[in-house]
Parts: sequence; structure tokens; C-alpha cells
Amino acid sequence: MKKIASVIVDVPTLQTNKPFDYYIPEEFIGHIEIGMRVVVPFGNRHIQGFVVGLKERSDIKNLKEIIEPMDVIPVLNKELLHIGDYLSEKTLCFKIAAYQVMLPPALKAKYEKYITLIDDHALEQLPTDLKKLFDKQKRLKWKDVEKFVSTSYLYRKAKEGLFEVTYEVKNQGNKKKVLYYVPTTNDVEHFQNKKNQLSKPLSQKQEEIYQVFLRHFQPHTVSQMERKVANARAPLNALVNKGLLKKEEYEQYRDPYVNRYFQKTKALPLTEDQQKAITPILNTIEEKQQEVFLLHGVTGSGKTEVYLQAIEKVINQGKEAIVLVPEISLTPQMVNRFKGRFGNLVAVLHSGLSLGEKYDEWRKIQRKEVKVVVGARSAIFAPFENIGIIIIDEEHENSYKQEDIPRYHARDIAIERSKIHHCPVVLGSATPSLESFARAKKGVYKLLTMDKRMNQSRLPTVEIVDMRNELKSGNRSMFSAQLFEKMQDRLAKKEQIVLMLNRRGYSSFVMCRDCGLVVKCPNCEISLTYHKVTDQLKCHYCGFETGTPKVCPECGSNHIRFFGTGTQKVEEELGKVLPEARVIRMDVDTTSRKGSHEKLLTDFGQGKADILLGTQMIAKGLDFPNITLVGVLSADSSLHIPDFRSSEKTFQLLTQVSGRAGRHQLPGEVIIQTYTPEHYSVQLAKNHDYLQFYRHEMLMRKQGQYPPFYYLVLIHINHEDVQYVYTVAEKIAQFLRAQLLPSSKVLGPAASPIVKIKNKYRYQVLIKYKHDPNITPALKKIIHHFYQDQLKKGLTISIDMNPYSLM
DNA sequence: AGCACGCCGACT
DNA sequence: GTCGGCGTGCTC
Repeated sequence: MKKIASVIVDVPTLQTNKPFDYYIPEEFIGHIEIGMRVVVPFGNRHIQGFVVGLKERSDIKNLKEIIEPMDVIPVLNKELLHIGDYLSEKTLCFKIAAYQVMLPPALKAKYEKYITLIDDHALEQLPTDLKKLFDKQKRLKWKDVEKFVSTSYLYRKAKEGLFEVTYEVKNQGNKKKVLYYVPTTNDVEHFQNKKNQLSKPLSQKQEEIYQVFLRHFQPHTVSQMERKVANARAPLNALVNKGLLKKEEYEQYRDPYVNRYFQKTKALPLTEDQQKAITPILNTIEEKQQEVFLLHGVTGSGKTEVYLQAIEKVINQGKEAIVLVPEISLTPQMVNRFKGRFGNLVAVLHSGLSLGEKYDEWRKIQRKEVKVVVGARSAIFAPFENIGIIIIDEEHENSYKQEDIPRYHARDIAIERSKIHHCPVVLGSATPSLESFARAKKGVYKLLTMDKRMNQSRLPTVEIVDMRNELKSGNRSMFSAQLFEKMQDRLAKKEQIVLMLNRRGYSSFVMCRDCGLVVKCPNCEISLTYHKVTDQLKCHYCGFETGTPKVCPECGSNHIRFFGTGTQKVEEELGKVLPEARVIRMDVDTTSRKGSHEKLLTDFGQGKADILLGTQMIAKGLDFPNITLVGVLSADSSLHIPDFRSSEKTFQLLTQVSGRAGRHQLPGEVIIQTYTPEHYSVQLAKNHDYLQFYRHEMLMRKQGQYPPFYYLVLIHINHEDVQYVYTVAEKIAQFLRAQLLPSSKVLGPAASPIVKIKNKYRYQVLIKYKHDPNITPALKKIIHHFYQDQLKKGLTISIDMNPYSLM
């Protein structure tokens, strides 16, 4: 039995980003396994760590002992530990950050520092204000005491032996315990005897409850009992006091989908397209081969049914499936389809769940109680051990890329896991990312195409309206004549309308019409956003808030105007021009409350409204038969973001939202309003012509030397002092130019599109490369070289391998 | 990240 | 002589 454990400690710094060795105490030898969390002494604190290895001897002398294990079963299996190493290597993050991102947040350590008074004698020696604090209890939280006296005083007294300072390591979330009442015996006769031995007979209520337990010896919670006997709490406790019942705590899953009925569904007959697409996937499952498929299916072509039937095969083989969907489309509609087919074999993971709920869903996976997990990005780390398929729906979505540390892409993790499990990965989309489609074309991925809609429904007809002409002809409203007319028509026909306001990028800002001043955040160099509810201007980078100016702060003019259109404004306008229409508005404001997203959609599905008005969150996944008109109020806003992917994003968004119309019997129509009707993203979305868009966009990417022709690395350098940032950025750029192959291009330093956030200036260096083994070593050197400056001078350097946003 | 240690100026 | 500020270096 190995006596020493190597532990990655929960201290995210460069110097501690390596295993530390500890003795395993006698009693835990054989108990502590690789992948478990343990509490270890580190310096004079107690912290959490992950066991990553066991060994007989260590090069370090004077090892300390592990304090205790935090798990009974390892939380990370061998495979996930490997994935953690892969993550930290590929995204250049600390090991501890990689491990933590793979686990539900409930398992993240919570630390508390306590100060305990040694004895009453010590109490006498304290100043009066401290005496008061310690009068009631001997142990207090350090941070509560710290408010009253200086830390050095506390340390000094601790050294003198008045206090003891202790550290506690706990989980952030916990298993839910439910209190049950249970008979003290499960033998009928014994139970009756016990009652008969009581000095007094039971009260009427107590007797009733007693009879319930006598009939079936099952544990009951108070509320369960109250369904049979009203006001049961007091009599239950009385029975406990009389020794007939006892209280017991049982662990219970918090099931976010409890009390919900899921219509059971069976496999549907497949269309020819679907059949053709699924066959190679099924073969790969059968042959236990690793393969990446790109399933390119137009909106409404029935990709989900293909997923479902592939999963069915996987389950029949006794294996497990991971399905990733973008957070935003993790709607009840989607969940229903999986729960309907696979019932309680499905775990669901998304950001709407509480800490505890996430933890419980995760434990269902860990305990092998489910076979399928449907979830957002982080569900890719589901602790399955026998994966048969990994599906990524809406593959092109940027929410699969995590924007903070570790900056990983779920697709990369999926492929890495599929290699270990010898299973297929299916990337599905109506508008695949250029990267994926290019790989499919090269034969790296296998391309599967479904270009026909199910139900014989046709793709909707799309009309582009040039808003410049509207303006010329005197229409100053946000609805073009065409759109307005069609909306009236649908309202008359009792059909439903989806209106999308593509507000990404520059939303409602305030500008002076006389001098052109745009009100900006004093800390962030970005225009402030107008919030009508509070009548305030807000910066959504640093949270700065200010009242709305009545006159221009620059020139004093009172011609202040609000530019950009918010959903609220559209809603108001709709109320004026189509007062009879019932409108549901969906945006961050109306969906922030838990479950509100779902409720709004259900209402719309049940026909409680005629118009669904929203931001891009309504572009995906909705499948309502009665939608026959989709209006895009302005296609342009996403087009002019300074980002090489803006055309791609616009095309995807327009195609996706168009796909909401006419999915069933009724034919659909789409109106796209724009100020740049000639742009290829808009034109090709009109024709639903992905292939042409792909060809055109590939030319642009080649010209601009962007992905998929080049890989990117984005380095951000931030500091309060512009001069200093620039100097560091310049050094970094020079260093990279010297280290990298000549074929790699180092661009910059340049000021970031948002020059200042939270009073820190932002500069960036961009690397474009095709193949360069020196990239990672060079970046690691940069991290090491500037590490001290980062700690001391408040410099931050962040590295994003394959960034999704260049802002 | 914390925390100890050590050096320095400021004050009882 | 003592207290508290902060720069430096270490944690198996």
C-alpha cells in the first residue's frame, strides 16, 4: 500500500502549480485514492487539494500528513484527470483551475478562518469590546473579530496563547437532507407492544398517525403525513417523545423537474435524409470507432430525432451519451424531447439550476443512475465512464467557448474524450462554423447533409427590405410598410409572429445631436447604455451608473437623443400601431427570474400572445407550428462589430431566426429589414444558401488571414498606466517575433477595441499561425517572465488560445 | 492566495 | 523601545 499522495493544492499561483507530497495517515491508507479531494496543511493553513498520484517515496523530506479525505468516491476519474492536464496545457491555465471547472461548483472549497478563546482566564485579559464578543461563544469567525481590532493584535495574542486560530475547509454546497419519521421498530408485534406499554393512551391524532405507520412501516416526512392526517407535526413529535417513532435524516436529490409530466414518445419513422445521415453514425457506434461527424441539416430537417435514435442505440449497448446544447436553447421544449424519450435516464445541467440542484444532477451521473446528460457547455465534463456518443447541437454557437479561465472550447474537449472512449462525436448545425465545415471538406470530419425539411414543409420565403428607401418615402417608424402589412395580415388570420431585435453590440446610447458627443463611461471608454426602468445610464463593463443628462455635458445643447432601439421601445411602438396585438417580450429584463423564460415560451406556445418580441435569445430552438411570420427589425447591428466573425454571426442569426417560420403545415415568411441590403450575409441568408456563404466567407478569411486558415492567439495586456502597458505589450510582441517561426505572424501591440475597462488600459497582441511548435513554450516563458509584475504592479496578461471575441 | 519575516519610519 | 506599514519569499 502506497503511503504518500501527490496533491495539487487549491492555490492558483505559478509557484504552486505542481504536485505537493503528503503522507497518508495510517487510518486512511487504501482509503485515499487518486482523484479524491483531501484537506491538507499548507503553510499554517488548511486547504483543499486533489490527489493526482500515490507513491512509496518522495524526494522531499519532512512531509506533512494529509488531514482528511473529503470524498468517499473520487470526484475525478483517471480520464477526467487526464482531461484536466490536457486543459491546463492547451489553455495555459493552472491545474487547479482545470480540475475545478470540471466539477459542479458545490464541490469547490469554502474556507473559513476561526478564532477560539482558549479559556475563561483568557477572557479576563481582553479589552472590553472583545470581551463582549466572546461573552456568548468561544469560537468566532475571524472576519467578524477583525472588524474590531487590528490583525496584528490578534496574531500577537494568539502567539501568547490566548487564542487558537483554526481553518476549516468545507464544500460550497451540500447534499440535501430531509427529515423523516420512522417507527422505532419494524416488527408489527413489537410496535403494538410498545404502544400498549405506554402509561396513557394516545390522543386521537396520535392514534391516527400510529395507525398509518402500523399499516405500512414506511418513513414519512411531515408533509407526506399531512396528506393523510391534517396538522401532523405536533403529534408526530409527541410519538417520538413516547419512543414509538424516531427522526431520521435521509439524503435526497433536488429534482428540478419533479412533479412534471413528460409525454412518453417513441422513435419516429425517419425520412430518407435522416436515414442517410444516421446510418454512418450507427455504424461507428457499432464498430466502436472514434469519428467526428458534422451533421449539416437545414432548420426543421429533424436533427434532434437523429440524435435521439443514435442515443437509443448507445443506451442499448449499455453506454452513455452526452448532449450539449447552447444555454439559451436549453428550453423546456428541448428537455421535453429527451425526457420524453428516455424518461428518468436523463440528467439536465444548465445555469438556471441552483448550486444544489446542479450537484444532485451531477451525482446522478456519477452514480450511474442516468445514461444521458443534456446540458450546456460544462456538461462536457460529465463523469461518465463508458461514453458511446457525444452530440453538440448548434455546433457553431459561441457559448461553447468559455470566455474566462480556463478558456476552453467544448468541441475540443468532446473530441479528446471521444478518442479515449472510441466513440463518435456529432456536431449538428444548420449553419456550421467555418472551422468545422472546412474540416469536413478536408475530410477530417465526416460530412452528413440533410437539406430537406420534415413534414414536406418548405423553407420560408425571405424578403429583404431596404430601410433607406423607407426613410426616403417618409416612413420613420421602425416597421417597414411590408412588415407592417404582413403583421396585420397574420393578426387577422390568428397566426403568430416572431419579431427579433438584433441588439448585439451598440445598444441604446445617448448622443448630442449638436456636437455629436456620445456619453461614455469614465472608467471604460465605452458608451453608456440607457436603461429606461431606472432612467439611468449604465456601463455594462464596470457597472458605473449615472443619471441621464438633460443637456449635453459638452456643449450645453438640449438636443440630447437616444439612439438605438431597445425591445421596450419596440413594445411601446407596437402598442401604438397595433393596439389589438398581444405581445410577449423576451429579453434579459423579462427572463432573469428563474423559470420566466420557460413560462413566456409556454404562454406563446399556447397562443396567449400573437407576437413574440425578443433579442437573439428567440432565434434558436423554438418550434411552434403557428408561427408564419418572422421579422428581423434590423439585420445590421451585428454586422458592424469590429470582429472577423461578424458576417458569419449575422448569417447564422438570420438563418436561424428565419428557420422559426413555417416549420409545419403553414408556410412561413420572413422579412429582414436592413440598411445594407447588398451585404452578402444578408443576401445569402435570403436564399438559405449556406454553401455559397461558406465559399464567399472563406475567401474573406483567406484574404484576412483568419481562421480556418490560421489559428489565433490573443494576448491582452492591461494596466492603469498607458505607457507601461504599451512598453510591456511591445516587449511581448518583440519576444514572440524572435521566438516564433517566420511563418507565424505577430500583430501589434495595438489598443483593444475597448481601450479602457475599469480604469485599466487594454492593449493586445495577436498571433496568427498555421503550425508552430514554439507557440506554447514561448507563451509559457512570457507568463513566467511577467509573473512578478502581475502580482506587484497590478499588470494583467491574459492569453486566449483560439479566441472567439477579439474585443 | 495567505501568511511570516524583516526592514523601515513614526510614535508613546 | 514598540507599533504598524509594506516588500519579499515560501508553502510538501
